[in-house]
Amino acid sequence: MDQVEIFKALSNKTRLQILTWLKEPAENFPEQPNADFENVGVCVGQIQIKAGLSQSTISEYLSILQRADLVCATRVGQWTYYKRNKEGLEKLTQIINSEL
Amino acid sequence: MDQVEIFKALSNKTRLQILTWLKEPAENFPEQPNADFENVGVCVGQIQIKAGLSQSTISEYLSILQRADLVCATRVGQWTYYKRNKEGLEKLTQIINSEL
DNA sequence: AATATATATCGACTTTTCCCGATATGCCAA
DNA sequence: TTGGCATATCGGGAAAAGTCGATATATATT
Repeated sequence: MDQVEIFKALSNKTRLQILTWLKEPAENFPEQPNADFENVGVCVGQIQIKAGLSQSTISEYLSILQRADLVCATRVGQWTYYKRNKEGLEKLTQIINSEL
Repeated sequence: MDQVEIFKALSNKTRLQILTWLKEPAENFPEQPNADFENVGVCVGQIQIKAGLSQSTISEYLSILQRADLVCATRVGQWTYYKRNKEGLEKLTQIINSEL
């Protein structure tokens, strides 16, 4: 993954917020009946409601974050759950500390 | 400084390169007769030559990086020298580690 | 004061990003 | 197998970023 793409993914207010929300799912989203926040994350619909942007925009934003290895997705039935990608975020810290 | 602006400043190939060059000025720029890399940094002209973009573009890029607290500038005579802003970069690492 | 040099700012044009509504796809239930 | 959700993808219009050349400003030299 290109470093520039990682920073581009982070250079949008809504996408940054999504990442902060996903750091503390239980504080930021209502209970999910069928899925555990820790295991699979939060479904697109909940993120969309919280962000207040259109469904298509949020779907796109999540895939931008995913391409940058900042979140990871799990499909369960008709839902896609997104959660923080710990490894990707650690790698980002390393890039900043070692290259910039 | 808004977090988004920091990431925007970093989401450009040339600006990222400038930061990596400024991490090791002696490896990336020719000797400067009148100024010490460690003290004041590298002058705009040298950065411009290395980047291969126009003078106006590089001047603008450096001020974007400065507004994001990623570099700091020192005017000495007719030259402006830019160097890495260690504190700003450390703050960025902290933001990522504590909020994302 | 006039000139030369380094950097900053301005105006313009092109490319990219933001964000939407409409539509397609995948999955489940009746 | 048809209908109903959840999500993804597509096409587009508006706003922002990328980049340039021209010009302005600041400083130094003569």
